[in-house]
Amino acid sequence: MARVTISETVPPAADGPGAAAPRPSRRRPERRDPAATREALLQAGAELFALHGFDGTSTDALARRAGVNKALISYHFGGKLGLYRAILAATFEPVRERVVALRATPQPAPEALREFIAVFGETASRRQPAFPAMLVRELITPGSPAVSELRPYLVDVLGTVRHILERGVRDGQFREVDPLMTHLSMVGALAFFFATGPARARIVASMPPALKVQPPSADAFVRHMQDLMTLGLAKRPGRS
Amino acid sequence: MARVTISETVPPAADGPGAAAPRPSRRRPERRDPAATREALLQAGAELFALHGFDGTSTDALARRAGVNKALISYHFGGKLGLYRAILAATFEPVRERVVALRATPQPAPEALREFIAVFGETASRRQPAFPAMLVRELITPGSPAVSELRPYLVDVLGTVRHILERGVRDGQFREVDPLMTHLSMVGALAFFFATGPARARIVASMPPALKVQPPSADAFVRHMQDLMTLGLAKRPGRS
DNA sequence: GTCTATAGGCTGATAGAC
DNA sequence: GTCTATCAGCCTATAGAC
Repeated sequence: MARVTISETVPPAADGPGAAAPRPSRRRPERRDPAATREALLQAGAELFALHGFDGTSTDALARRAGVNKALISYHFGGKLGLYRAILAATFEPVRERVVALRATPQPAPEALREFIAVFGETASRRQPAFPAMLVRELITPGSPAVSELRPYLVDVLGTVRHILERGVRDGQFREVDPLMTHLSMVGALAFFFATGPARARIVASMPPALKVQPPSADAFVRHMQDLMTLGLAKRPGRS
Repeated sequence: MARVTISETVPPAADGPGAAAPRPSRRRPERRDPAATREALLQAGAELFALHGFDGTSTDALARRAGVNKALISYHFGGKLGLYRAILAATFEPVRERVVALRATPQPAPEALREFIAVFGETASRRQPAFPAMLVRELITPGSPAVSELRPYLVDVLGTVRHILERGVRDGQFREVDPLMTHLSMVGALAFFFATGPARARIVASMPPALKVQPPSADAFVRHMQDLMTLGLAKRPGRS
C-alpha cells in the first residue's frame, strides 16, 4: 500500500458546500490527457462520495459525472474502492498540512485556536468541500474499509489542537479542560456544520417564501465558533 | 467469501463489524407473536442502519440479525424503505417529546440549556442509541428519501433551543448570540460525539496497550458540553 | 488509454405453499 | 403470519477490440 501520489497540480474547482455543482463540461469522449481523466474521476468522486457515501455511489454515476468511461475507474485506480482511497488521501493530506503548520505559530493560544477554526472553515468551504462529509461518514461507519488509513491524519490534527490547548492552560489563558473532549466538541461542531450545509440549503429552498430564513454563511459560523470556544475556554479572572 | 453450505437452522455466527450484540434468542422458526417480529426488525434495523446506513444494509442482513425471515420485511413494513421510515419515526419521536417538554421548565435559561444537553446525552447513550448516527446520516445525504419527513422533528428541537436561548438573552444571562448557529454548534458537537462513539472505541481498541487512552464517557462529555456552552454564552459582567 | 460488451454476483421484492 | 423458491434488475469488474 504505497503512499498515493496524486497529481495535486490541478486545483479542484472551488465550488461551495451548497453545491448546485456546475457540471464540469466534459461531454466529449475525444482523446485527452490521461492525467485529466484521473483528475476528473477524483473530482467527481469527491462530490458524489461526500454526498451519497461509498455504497450510495455507483461506478456508473462516477463515470457519468466525470464524463469518462466506466472501465477507466478500474484502469486508473484498480476499482471503485481504489478511487475512494485515493480521494480520501487527496482530501485529508492538504488539511493535515495546513493544520500541522499551526503548531509553529508564535501567537498566544487563544489566537492560535481562532486560527485553527479559520483554517478548518476555509478548507471546508473553499479548498476541500468534500472534506467534512467524508470525515463524518468515515467516523460514523466503524467497519469502513478505509477508516484505519485515516488514523494518521486524525492523530496529527488532534495533536495540534492538544498542543494549542495545553499551551493555553500553561500560559493561564485557558481554564483546565480535557483536550480530547474539547477537540471533539470543536471539530464535531465544525464538521457537522459544513457536512450538513447542502441539506440545510435544500431545506431552506423548500420552505414557503414567507418563512424563509437565510442559513448562516461559512464565515459567520467560523466567527461564531471562534467566539464560543475562546469564551468557553477562557480562564475567568476570579478563579484560580 | 466461499459460500459454505451450512444448514440454515444454525444461528448465524456472530457477524457484523460493530456487533457484540446480545443476539435475541430467536432460534426457532416456530410460531410466535407477530408483534415480536415487528419489534425484532425495528431493533435490528436501528442498529444496522445506524452503523452502515441505508445503502450499506441489505435486507438479508436485517433479517438475519432479527432472526426473522427476509420476506417478513415486505409483509410487515412494505419493504426495506418502509422499515427504515418506521425506524426513523420510532427513533425521533421520543426525542422530540422529551425535548419539547423542556419548554415548560421554570428554570433559568442556563439551567434549561444544561438540561437540554443532559436530555440529548441520555437519549443518545441509553434510550435511543441509533438516534445520533441516523440524524447525522440523514442530514449529510441531501437526497435521502426520508430527509423531508425529518423536518417536523428538527423544527421542534430547534424551536425549543431557540426558545431557551432567547429567554436567556432577554433575562440578561446570555450574550446576544445567533440562535440558529448556537443550536447547530451545540447539537452538532453532541451528535458528532455520540455518532462516532463506536468508531472511537474501535480505534482505541486497536492501539498498542502502551499508548492506550480511555475515550471520554458519555456523562463526562455531557458535563463538558454543559460547561462549554454556558460559559461560552454567558454575558460577561463588564460588558453591556 | 479508451471503449464496448458481457460476465457473474448480489439485491430487494414477491408468488404461492403451508 | 411465516417460509421457500425464484425472478428481474443493477452492480462492479474485466476481456478484448481499437
